[in-house]
Amino acid sequence: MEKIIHRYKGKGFKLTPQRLAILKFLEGNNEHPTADEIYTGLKNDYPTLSVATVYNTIETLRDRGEIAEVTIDPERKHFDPNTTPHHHIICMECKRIADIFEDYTSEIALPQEVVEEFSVAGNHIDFYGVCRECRG
Amino acid sequence: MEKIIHRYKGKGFKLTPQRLAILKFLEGNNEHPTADEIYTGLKNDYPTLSVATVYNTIETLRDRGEIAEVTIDPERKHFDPNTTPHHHIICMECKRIADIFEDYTSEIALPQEVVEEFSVAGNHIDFYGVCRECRG
DNA sequence: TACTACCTTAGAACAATTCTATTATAATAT
DNA sequence: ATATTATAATAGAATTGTTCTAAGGTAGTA
Repeated sequence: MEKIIHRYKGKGFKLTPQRLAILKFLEGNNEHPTADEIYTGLKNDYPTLSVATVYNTIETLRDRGEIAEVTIDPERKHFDPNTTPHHHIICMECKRIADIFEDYTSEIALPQEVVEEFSVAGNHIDFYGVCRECRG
Repeated sequence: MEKIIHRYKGKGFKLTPQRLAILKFLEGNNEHPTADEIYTGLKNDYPTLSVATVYNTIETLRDRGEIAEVTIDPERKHFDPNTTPHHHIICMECKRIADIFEDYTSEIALPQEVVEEFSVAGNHIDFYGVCRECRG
């Protein structure tokens, strides 16, 4: 909490109670919540919190590079407070997303014609599988 | 055209003019069109074609494994008639998507705890970059 | 040629997200 | 402390991408 306040103070970022709540919700959260999950997870404690505020805050944080958008689930966007480059695996049954902290950059050499056509900024691997719980 | 007809005849798949048009539109198309782009690309020739039919046909083809859903663009789904496993790179400016036919599976060994938790079915790499045209 | 299961259609419905206009408030300067 | 101001929060409308619904149409087959 103190850490969060310290991190956002005096950087053209107003620390409102709503933002603080969202930041606290995301801090160390490795569940990759959606906007709606953030909203639902907070609305009991902050009954007047609006979805718009969640989206606004998410957008601000994303634009500042404080959180990452996870696109592995085609149905909705998930968010990840861990901005260290890493990969994801999604359970095709329950849609749970887990992190994979492994850097494969040196292993995945791109063909020359791609390197010539694109200046490559990064990569992200989506793995697809079924988690133990869903296999029974 | 003959090839397409031959491929879908007698497999519980009715070859309607609309479906034939969509199949023809997709055949060999490596532009990764969205549902709307398929619709827009055909509606001059098929003025009564409805968006629903495009979505229905896409869904049927996807379920039959004839086309693949490409999720690299968080804003909309793209479709790829090439179902050979391959990867994609998206230009972060113009959102154009290009194919990368390279198999990195043997290079990307997953950490043991992931392999224990998930039975892994596949992977897909998203590369991010800027294409030559967008760099000027 | 007639049947029937499947398909097409327009439009409504829906879900995720963004926008708008208004009110509120955190940060800052006084 | 207080006033100021730029920024944020809110509800709800709007937008976008996609799916559903109910009615009529048609490809495949018998």
